[in-house]
Amino acid sequence: MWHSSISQAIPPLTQAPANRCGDCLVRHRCLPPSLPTDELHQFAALLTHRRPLQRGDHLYRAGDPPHSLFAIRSGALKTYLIDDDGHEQITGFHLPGELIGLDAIGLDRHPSFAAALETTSLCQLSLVQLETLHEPLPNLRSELLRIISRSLHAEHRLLHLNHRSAEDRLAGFLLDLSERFARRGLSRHCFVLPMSRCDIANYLGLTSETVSRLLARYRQRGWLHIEGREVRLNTDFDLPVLTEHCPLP
Amino acid sequence: MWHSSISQAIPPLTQAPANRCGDCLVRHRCLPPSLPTDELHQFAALLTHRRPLQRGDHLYRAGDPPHSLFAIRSGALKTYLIDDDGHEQITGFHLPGELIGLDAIGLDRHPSFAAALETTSLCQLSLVQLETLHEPLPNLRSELLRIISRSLHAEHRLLHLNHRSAEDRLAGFLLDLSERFARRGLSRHCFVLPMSRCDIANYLGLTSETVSRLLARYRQRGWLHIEGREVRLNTDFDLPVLTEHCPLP
DNA sequence: CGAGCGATTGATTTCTTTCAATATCGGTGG
DNA sequence: CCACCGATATTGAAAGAAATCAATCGCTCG
Repeated sequence: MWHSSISQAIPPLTQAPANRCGDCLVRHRCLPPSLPTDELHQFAALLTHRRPLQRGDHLYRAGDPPHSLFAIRSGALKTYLIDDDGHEQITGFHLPGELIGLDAIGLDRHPSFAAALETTSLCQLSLVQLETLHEPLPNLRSELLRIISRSLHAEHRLLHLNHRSAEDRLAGFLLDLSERFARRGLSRHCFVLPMSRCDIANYLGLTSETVSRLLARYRQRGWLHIEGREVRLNTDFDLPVLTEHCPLP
Repeated sequence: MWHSSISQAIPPLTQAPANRCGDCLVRHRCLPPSLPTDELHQFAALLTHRRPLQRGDHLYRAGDPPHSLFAIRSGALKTYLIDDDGHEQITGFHLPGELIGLDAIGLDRHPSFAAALETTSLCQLSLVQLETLHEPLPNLRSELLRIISRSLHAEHRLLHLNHRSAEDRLAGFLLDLSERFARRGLSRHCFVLPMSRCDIANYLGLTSETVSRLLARYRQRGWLHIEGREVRLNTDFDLPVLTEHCPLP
């Protein structure tokens, strides 16, 4: 369990004038893509940055008062819940260009935890400022609604995956990751898993032993190479399994 | 499979001047509760009603252009996806006071299906009018974001349930229903399931045989009485299992 | 009345977990 | 530099849970 550093310990927020959205590597997958240029500048001026999170650092914890939305510039995070008997349940893995903290909108306490899986840098948008932005930036509101609505649908698709066999679930998981890397301009076939086998297992509702065994099975079938966290999917892998699942939105 | 009547066949939309939000039985659980009175009237004036759906009627289908949000006045609906191999996956059951169509916001096609489980009457709010309402009714926007954000969190909790044993999942499902009925002023202990065993099984990722067997097991343990769709939960049922799961938000 | 769907129950099979042992990697300190 | 440690990963054998296959019952609707 990670408790090396809590979010309160990283307060040096700084305006980072060089880091505008315009030169962000993942701007096309983030909040601003549909904003016209003038609105974009207005929007970007209100973003703040913080010192990057290190592996295991928490961005927020359940119970914290939510103050901001976060967009991931680089790195990866996991979000999770802890239930009454203390069991941790991972609810999602988050890659560059994705928004974090949506589930806390309108609440006075964060319902979930968010922890960095590797060194992670973020953009931060204060929820208060977001309110003031709705008026001058009408497109932003629509975009936000669109993104959160899309997340809702993504959850539904996930739910769907969960009702399949372990083999299908893990394959679907890898293909989903692959797709998300591809959309960010990275390789669809070769990537490095940001999370441990245990995290994968937890997320998919399996045991880490089962995950190991299934990966071995895929390997035997020649579907992929995997060594530690480095994955190379063969083209064989894409087609037969992808068609079994819902296409991505 | 139900195809008795498609939504295009029910176009007689009517302003129903008698049916304002003020006298709606589920107004406290719907969109308006946080609106001040004057905004509420303005809001309610824009709602339209349609002839109630009959069991099996579709409110919308995947691929339809989304034009409205719907609030359930009475009855019950299920929403579901159909994947590439034609398998239906239920993503949710929806009770009076809940909003339907949130996952289509910002999309040009509905990503899911919605079908009535019993006779169901609805309020309808055009998405176009929703856009125009953001300006004069700022509280409405916040409320909508809040609701959709809450749905997102509810999905996460559900995900969590899915990683438990079949026994826990079904128990959690019944308790969730019980809780939702209670919040609407109905009995927490006695209610009628609006859906079939197959629907429950589909939703929970089980088989209907397993659902039957588990219900029989609960019955043997004296946790509940169930005959057909009529359920009576004993107080024994609430406590031991509820504490195993996340509290509702 | 008969057909068909939904529900229940039983027997068997399949899949996943659990328990247990071993292997590997990265880092730490002697 | 190397031995050791803990955390992470892999692999095997046995136990357990849920699915599948199959049969029956009751109900509704044509």
